[in-house]
Amino acid sequence: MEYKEVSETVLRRLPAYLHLLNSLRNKRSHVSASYIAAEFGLNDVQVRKDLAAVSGSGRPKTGYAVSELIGQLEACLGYRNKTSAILVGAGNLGRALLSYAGFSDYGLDLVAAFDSDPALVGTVAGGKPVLPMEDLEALCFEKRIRLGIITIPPDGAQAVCDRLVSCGIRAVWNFAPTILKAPAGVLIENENIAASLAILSKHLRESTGK
Amino acid sequence: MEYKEVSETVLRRLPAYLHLLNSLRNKRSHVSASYIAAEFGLNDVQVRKDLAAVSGSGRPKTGYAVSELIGQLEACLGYRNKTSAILVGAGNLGRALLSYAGFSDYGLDLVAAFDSDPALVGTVAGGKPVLPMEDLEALCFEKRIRLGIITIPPDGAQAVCDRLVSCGIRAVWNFAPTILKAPAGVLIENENIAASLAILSKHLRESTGK
DNA sequence: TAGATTGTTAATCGATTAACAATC
DNA sequence: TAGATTGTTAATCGATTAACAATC
Repeated sequence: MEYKEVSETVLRRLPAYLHLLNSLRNKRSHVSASYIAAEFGLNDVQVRKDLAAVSGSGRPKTGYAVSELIGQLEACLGYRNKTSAILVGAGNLGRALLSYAGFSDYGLDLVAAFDSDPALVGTVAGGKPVLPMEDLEALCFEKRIRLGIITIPPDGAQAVCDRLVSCGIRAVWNFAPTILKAPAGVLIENENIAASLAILSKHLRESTGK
Repeated sequence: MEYKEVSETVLRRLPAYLHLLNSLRNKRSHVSASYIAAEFGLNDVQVRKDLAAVSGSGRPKTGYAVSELIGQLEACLGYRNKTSAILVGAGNLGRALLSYAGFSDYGLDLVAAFDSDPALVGTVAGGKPVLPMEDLEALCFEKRIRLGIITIPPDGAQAVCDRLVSCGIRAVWNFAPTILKAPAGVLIENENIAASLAILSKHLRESTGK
């Protein structure tokens, strides 16, 4: 199936819609854009446009069929095809991600973690092995890994990123608080903790007056 | 000092500038907007406008004084005044955040964690005590906590959020993959893992052809 | 048919970028 | 003075919202 080009802005809203629809699955067979919009405090035309980019299956008067829409959202978000990924850095955050069962719902399959700390190598987290850094290249090539997750402290992050790129990685999910550089064609998605904190802090200062 | 209204879009870029400036601190005394822009692949006028909202201390020909700009960014981002926060959910992710030393650089002071699991209560993570849920209200009121961090599985998240709000919390940093509802005036900042994954997944599908 | 709801076209709004004037 | 760089004003672009037409 072909999709209209879905902008990044729209794409970021879709998972929330999907989440809501899944919670509605057993309660109603159809849902209107206005209902979804009200649920998230969004404009209803916006929701209709977002859904049109993915589905085009809404019917006047009845709205959208919940189960059909779920399928279309899942397909568009790529939750249907498994993506294999590896993770570098098996500290607390890394192990939290390894243990997170929800990833498989998103089509993500974390196959292994790597760490330079000999004390961690050989352990298991969330059922995934923690391997020595030396094995990184071999595993990435063997399993044709395209996604790498970085959960190490900021200092070594760029070196790890470079190494991942040389292993054929096409996208990096970066949890280290640094800006990483990568060649064109390799996507760096930063989980930007500092930016979130800035928003929170501003709200607190404005709402409490201090 | 008064600031021009800083939009959320701008605010999200400022931490990255600050990070770069800190790395430059010992290397150069001044820096130009074009340099910063090139470093992040941004437009240089955009950087100048962002900085103007915070500083207004740039000088033609010389650029911005690095140390002065660092101070102004820190002030604007609220890294100067300590914000006390509590965390609910001392699992892997919660402990990762508790152990993260970098928060103090952002003016964040995690005072304690709470968990309903008796096995975790009484333990210590990152030097912070894990307390029983019963103590939540008392501590929040006593220390006038305004920020709560939620790192529990999605099912219980709304109930915890409601409880935090009733304790006087004004902002919630939500790591649970659910949409939380809160009264007007209480900010919910979602660390949106599913949205990030959607972006990554789309890039991978488009860049590898499958 | 009347009403609810989708989808489209046009208007608005905000953010980005380009052109240029100001200044050290 | 000439050149580098800031800051401002105007143009462009994309996202949101409003108005309305289409349809079940």
